[in-house]
Amino acid sequence: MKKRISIKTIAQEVGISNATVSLVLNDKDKEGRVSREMAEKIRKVAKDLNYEPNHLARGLRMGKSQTIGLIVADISNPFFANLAFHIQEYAEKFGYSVIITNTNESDAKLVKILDVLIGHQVDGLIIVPTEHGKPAIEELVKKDFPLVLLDRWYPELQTCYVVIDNYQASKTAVQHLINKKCKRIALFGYTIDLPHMQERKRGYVDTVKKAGLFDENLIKDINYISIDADIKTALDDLFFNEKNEKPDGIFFATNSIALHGLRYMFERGVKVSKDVKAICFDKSDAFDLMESPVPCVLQPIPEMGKLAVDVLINQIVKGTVIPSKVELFAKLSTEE
Amino acid sequence: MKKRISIKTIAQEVGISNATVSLVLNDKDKEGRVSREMAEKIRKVAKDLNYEPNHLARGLRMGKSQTIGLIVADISNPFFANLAFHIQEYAEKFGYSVIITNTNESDAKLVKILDVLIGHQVDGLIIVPTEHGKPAIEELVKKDFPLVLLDRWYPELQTCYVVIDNYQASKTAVQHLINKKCKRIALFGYTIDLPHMQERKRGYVDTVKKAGLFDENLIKDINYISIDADIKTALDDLFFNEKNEKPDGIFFATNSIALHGLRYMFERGVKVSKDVKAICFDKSDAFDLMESPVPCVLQPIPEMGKLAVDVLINQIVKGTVIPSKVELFAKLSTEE
DNA sequence: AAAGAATAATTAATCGTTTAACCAAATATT
DNA sequence: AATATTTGGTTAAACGATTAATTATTCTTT
Repeated sequence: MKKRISIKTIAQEVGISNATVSLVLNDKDKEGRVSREMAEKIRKVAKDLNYEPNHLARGLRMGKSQTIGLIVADISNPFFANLAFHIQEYAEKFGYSVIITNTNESDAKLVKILDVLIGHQVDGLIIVPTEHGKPAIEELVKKDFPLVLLDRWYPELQTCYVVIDNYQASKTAVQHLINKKCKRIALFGYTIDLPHMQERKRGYVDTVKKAGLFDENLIKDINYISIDADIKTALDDLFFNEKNEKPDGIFFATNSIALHGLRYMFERGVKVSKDVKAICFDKSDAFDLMESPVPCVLQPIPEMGKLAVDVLINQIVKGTVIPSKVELFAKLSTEE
Repeated sequence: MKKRISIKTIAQEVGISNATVSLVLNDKDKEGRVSREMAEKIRKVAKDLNYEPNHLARGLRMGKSQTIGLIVADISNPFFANLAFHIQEYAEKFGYSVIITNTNESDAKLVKILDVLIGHQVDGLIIVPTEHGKPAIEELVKKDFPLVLLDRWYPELQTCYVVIDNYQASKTAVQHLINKKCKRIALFGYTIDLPHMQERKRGYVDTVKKAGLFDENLIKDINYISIDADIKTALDDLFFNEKNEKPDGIFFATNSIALHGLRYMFERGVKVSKDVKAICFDKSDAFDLMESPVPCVLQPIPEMGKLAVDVLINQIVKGTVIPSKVELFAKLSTEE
């Protein structure tokens, strides 16, 4: 493989010093540092040789890499994939590249990824944290490392967050079912011990209680490790256990739970919308194609991504971190 | 922000030279280069200080970054998101990080991304090429830059490819509809002028011709720029134009076309499976939840990703490129 | 006892870029 | 004419890690 073109190559070609080439290529040739003709000559040669600056060398020298690390729970999940898409598009506008990584909800993997990304000298991190990732992230926070947590947060950790108002969103969703005359509304949520999920549950509980419809048996916890089995068990209990009165509404607290749940209900012949109304978090392509579309809570994904980038870059350039929690609002797909 | 820990920090802490620290941390302390106690001491301090090697410095010195660049058409498309997922997981096993980027099918963006990634000193590239990206990629190929094209290919460019047998897959899909007694099978494909799409079309044409079912009016070309409008026009023409005999089968050559198409058909009350049978490329969550599931061509996504990584890393470590086209086989979701 | 080998460390150059500090010549100012 | 300023560059150090070459000990071997 041919050697890459460096500043030195250009300097030799033109018969001049490295420094001058660097000045020109960084547009620091104004203020009478380099003559017009020389600057033009250098630019021409650089273009002819198809010169691309060595990011590693520049990053090393400058102490920053113009790269940000993005850590999501699973890139193959459309919610995170969309988030990643918008983050990348937007970060690029500011000259930042994005390295996207997955934790698969594993705390151990988060720690490892953190090391790898720090090693890559990323200038900052956008993190969708894992359930017990707090210690690792807290260490970075202590060092004032630029980062912003996205989608989820740790209650007692003072840092930057971009999240949505899960409580409100959840209330709106459940209220929607109540408005549709549902009397027995089930909740399907993850067991994950992070406040975004707790907030969704709290929104559910408060809303059904207020309507006098609370029934503990209607709350089903799903472990994402055994998602398929847990959902089947829960649905079987709700719909095919003679002892129980069937629900007439289900609130799925995440998209993945909804998809698995709907699939199983379909398999078992439970008709969504007819037998039981459903609503869930986050849109899926699937919902448009069902016999009757499932309404959902729409998170403002592009805005979340952009805001995360804004908050992060602000930290990076200012060199200082002012902890803040930015909360956006979700809305129902049926609204407006 | 606190300064990052470097080898020098450790060296000073232990009261020793940089070189020794480096040797130990790279496990080159065997063969009597460093004493046992010293090595242990260094390792301990490194761990205590939570040292992470500076990737930039190492990459600069070593002339390689242990990073590979992945260029896909759209990370928010589940097909590519899954591919990205598997590529990342697998590359990690070999100690490579992956930078994921999007072209959004734009040739200009491909050129730009290529520059950015080369600047990042990626050791190699996995590329889902754009329609007219050949010149840019050809230049890299001429320089023997390690790369592998994925999913799509350029007929006259000799380099490394990992693709599926689109012709065969397409034939299988269309044959499935024929087996289901379809007599008027429509094709919905993209106008993109790349052989993977041409092969899918050829598979369709050959198969319907062989069955004596060919009718040019059933071939619909969709431009991804105006995908929504084009699909509506095409479907309107097929189903609501009095002059035409309606189709009883549709082969969607991509997932995105299928989703848009199915949605519009749903909207217009065309019953899939009852009025018209459908089959398409790549699985979507949506298909499981429809009144009657849509069968699809399943590409071996994990294998494609792994193979691409294998082929690429092989080039990188061998330092030489042997052009090759690896073809995998897709199968129907209804098979086996 | 002298030479050779093994052990255990250090020195210094290098990767490509940036940039503060410096220098020389031409031009302007007093 | 002497001095100051502008113009147009160059030098050399630095970023952090790697590694070939070197040095200084200690231990074997004859």
